[in-house]
Amino acid sequence: MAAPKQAAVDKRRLILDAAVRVFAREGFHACRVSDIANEAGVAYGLVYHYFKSKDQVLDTLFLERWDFLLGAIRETDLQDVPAEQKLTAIAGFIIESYRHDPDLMKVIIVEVTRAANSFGATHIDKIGEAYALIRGVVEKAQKTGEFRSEIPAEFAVMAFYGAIEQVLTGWIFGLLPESETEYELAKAHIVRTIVGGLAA
Amino acid sequence: MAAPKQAAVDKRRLILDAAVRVFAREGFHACRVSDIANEAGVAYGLVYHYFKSKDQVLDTLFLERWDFLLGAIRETDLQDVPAEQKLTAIAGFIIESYRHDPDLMKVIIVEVTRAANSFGATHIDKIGEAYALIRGVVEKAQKTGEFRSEIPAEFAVMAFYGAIEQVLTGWIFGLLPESETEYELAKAHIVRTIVGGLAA
Amino acid sequence: MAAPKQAAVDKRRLILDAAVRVFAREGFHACRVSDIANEAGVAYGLVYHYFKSKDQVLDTLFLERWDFLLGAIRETDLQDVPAEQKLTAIAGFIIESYRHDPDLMKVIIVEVTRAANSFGATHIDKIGEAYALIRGVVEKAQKTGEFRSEIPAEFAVMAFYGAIEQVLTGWIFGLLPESETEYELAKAHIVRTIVGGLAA
Amino acid sequence: MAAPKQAAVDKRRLILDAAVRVFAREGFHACRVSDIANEAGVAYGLVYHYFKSKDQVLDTLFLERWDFLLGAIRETDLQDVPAEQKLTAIAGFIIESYRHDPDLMKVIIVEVTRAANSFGATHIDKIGEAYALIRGVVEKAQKTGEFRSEIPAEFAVMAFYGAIEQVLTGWIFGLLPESETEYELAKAHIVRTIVGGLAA
DNA sequence: CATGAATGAGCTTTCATTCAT
DNA sequence: TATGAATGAAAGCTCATTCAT
Repeated sequence: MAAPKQAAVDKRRLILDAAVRVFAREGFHACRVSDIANEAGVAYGLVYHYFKSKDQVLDTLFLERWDFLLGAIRETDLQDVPAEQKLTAIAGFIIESYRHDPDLMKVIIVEVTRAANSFGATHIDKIGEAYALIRGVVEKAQKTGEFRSEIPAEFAVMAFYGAIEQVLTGWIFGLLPESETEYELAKAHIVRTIVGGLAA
Repeated sequence: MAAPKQAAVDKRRLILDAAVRVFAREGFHACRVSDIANEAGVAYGLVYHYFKSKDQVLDTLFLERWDFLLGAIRETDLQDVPAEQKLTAIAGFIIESYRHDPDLMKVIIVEVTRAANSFGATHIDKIGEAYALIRGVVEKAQKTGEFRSEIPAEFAVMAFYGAIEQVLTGWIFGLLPESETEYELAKAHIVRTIVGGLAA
Repeated sequence: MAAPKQAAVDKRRLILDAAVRVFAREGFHACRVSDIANEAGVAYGLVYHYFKSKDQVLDTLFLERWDFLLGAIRETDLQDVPAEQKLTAIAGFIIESYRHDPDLMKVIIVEVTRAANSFGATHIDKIGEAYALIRGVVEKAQKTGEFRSEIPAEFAVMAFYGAIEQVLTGWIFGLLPESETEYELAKAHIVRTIVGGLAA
Repeated sequence: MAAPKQAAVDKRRLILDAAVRVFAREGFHACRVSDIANEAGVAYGLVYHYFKSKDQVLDTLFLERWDFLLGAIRETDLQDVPAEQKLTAIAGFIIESYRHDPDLMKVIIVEVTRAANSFGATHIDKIGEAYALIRGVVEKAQKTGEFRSEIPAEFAVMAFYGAIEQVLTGWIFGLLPESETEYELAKAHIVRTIVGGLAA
C-alpha cells in the first residue's frame, strides 16, 4: 500500500485527505463519492482506481490512524513511569491527534468508534485492542498499588477512554470551547479527574 | 398527537416499538421503512400515516426518552443530598434505562447522541440541556466544597457522562460482560471512579 | 343522480363545489382527494360515498357544465336571427360561464378540453358535439350567404372557439385584464374579429 | 450544457427525442421516467445523468422549441411586408412546426401552454413574450391603418393565436382531417378568417 | 350517512459501482 | 493513470382507494 511512485502529487493521498474533510463536513452516509472526488479535484472514477469501495476509503483512514494510536500506546506502556503519567501521555496523544486533524478524529469517533452497526462492528477487534492496552496500564498500576483494585480495570478503562471521547465530542459539537490553551488544560483535567477524582 | 382513541391496539406505539428493535438491529441508515412496518406487522403506508418521515420516527423515539431523562435529572437535582448521591442517581437512571430497554438506549447513543452530522445536530439543544443540568450539580458541589474547584465543571460533566456512555457502548459492542449484577456494579464503579478517582 | 334527499346541506354538492376550487387552485393531478374533503369540510371517505373515484368527480363537474353549454348552444341555434348574433350569444354564454364561476371554466379548459391524453380523450364526443353545433350555425350562414363559403366551416369553428378559449386562458394566466367591462368588451371583440376580420 | 463531445450517438438527444414521443403518447403525468428510458433504449439512471428531474426534461423540450419560435417571430417582424403577410408567416411557422414534429407541438400545447397550474405557470414569461411580439405586429398595422383600431391589439392576438392552437388541437384530437394539403390550407384559412373575417 | 385508520402499488430520485476509452 | 458516461438496484414517500365501525 506504500505509494508506488510518489509522483508529482500523490493522488491517493489527495483522495484520502479530501475524504476526511468531506466525511467530517457531511457525514459518511450523507456524502457521495463524487463529493470526495470533487473535494480532491480528481475524476471520481479515480477513487475506484485506488480504493475498492467507499467503505474502504473510511476503513483506510481509520486503520492508518488507529494503528498509529495503538503504536503510541504500546510505546507509552514500555516506559518506566507511573501509570498516571502513562495515562496523561495517552490522553495527550489522542488530544494532540485531534488538535492536529480535528476532522479525522471526528470521523473516527462519529463514523467508526461509535457506529455499532457498521464500521464499529467491522473494526471491533482494533478498537478492543486499544482498550486492552489501556487496561494493561491500569492493571499493572493496581498490582503495584498505585491504583486501588476496588474498581475493575475494565471499568476504569471505560471511564478513562469515555471521558476523552466525550471531551472530543464536546469540541466537535461546539459545546466546549476550543483553543490551544483548552487542549492543554483538557489533557490535565481528564487525567486528574479520573485518577484523582472529583471529591475534595 | 397522543393516540386519540386508544383502540384495541395502539398501532402508533406498535410502530415506535418495532422501530426501536429494527434501528438497534440494523442501524437507522441501513434499515428500510418496510423493515419497520414488517416488524410491527402493519402495512407500509401506516408508518407514513403516523409519522411524516423515517427521520421523524427516530426524532420521536429520542425526544420521548430524552425528555424523560431530563425530568429525572431535574428531580434528582431538587433532592437535598450530597452531589455524589445525585450523580449515583443519574448514572443509575441511565443504566436502568439501558437495562429496561437496551435497544432504545443503543439507538439513542449510536444514532443521535454521537451523530454529529445528522440527528445529533438536530437535537443539540436537548443534548446540551442534559449536560447543563449535570453541570449544575457539580457546580453546587464545588461551591459547598464537596467537590474541589480545580477541575472546571464542564470537564467534570464530560468525564462523568462520557464514562457512562462508554460503559453502555462497551455493553452494546459486547466488550463488557452484561448481567443484573454487572448493571448494579457499573452504577457504583462509575461514580466511584469519577468522584473518588483511581488513585490509591 | 338527482339529490335524493335534499338534506339540510347537500354534501354531494358541497364536495363538487369544493373540488372546483381545489382543482382550479392546485390542478387535478397535484391535488389530493383529502384536499377536496378538507375544502368541503367533510371526511374524505365521504368523497367515495358519493363518487366512485377522483376521476369521477371531475367527470361530473365537466358533464354538468358541458351539457348546460350544449343546451344553450342548441337553444341559440333555434332562434331565427343572423349567425353573427348567434355567435355573439354563444361567446356570451361561455364568457358568462367564466364570469359566474371562473374556477369551473378554468378546470374545464385546463383539465378536460385540452387534456388530450386523459379527460379530453374520455369526453372527446361531448367536446366534438359542441364543435358540431357551432359548425351547424356557420354552415347555415354560408348557405344563406351571410358568411362566405371560402373558409371551410370546420376552420371557422376552430377559429371562433379557439379565440374564446384563448381569451379565457389569458384571464386565467393573468395576461389579460379582468373586469366587468372587460367581460362585456370581450364578447363583442371576439365576434367582431372572427366575423368582421381585423382588416380595415 | 450542449453535448460536450458529440460521441457516436448523443444520448442526451436520444433521451429528449424519446421523451417527446412518450409525453405525446401517454402524457407527462401518466408516463414514468422508465418509459422514457426504455423508449430511448438507455438505462434508467442516464436520464438523471443528463437532467435534474423529469420536469427538467419537459422544460428543456419546451424552451428549445419556444425560443426557436420566438426567434422566428422576431425575424418575421423585421421584414418590411404587410401585417397580413407577417401573420401568415407566423401561423405558417407554427403549423410547419407541427407538421415537422406533431408530437412535440402536442406536448408543448397540452403540457405547457395550457397547463395553468404547472408548466404554464413556470414558463408564463416565455409564453407572454410570444403574445407580446405578435401584439407588436398588430399594433404597427393599426398605426399604419392596415388593421382597424377598433379591436384592441391584445384581443386580436388572442383570437389569432387561439385560432392556431385550436386548429392544432383539432388535429391532435383527430377532430380535423390531417394531410399535407390540409396543413397548407390551414395556414391560409386561419389568417383569412382572422384578418378578413367570416362575413361575406 | 359519515368517519378516518389502514392498505400497498407505484412513483421519482439517488448514488455506488462499472467500464470503455 | 485518469476520465466521466452509463448502469440499475434500492429506497423513501405519496396517495387513491377500501373498509370496519
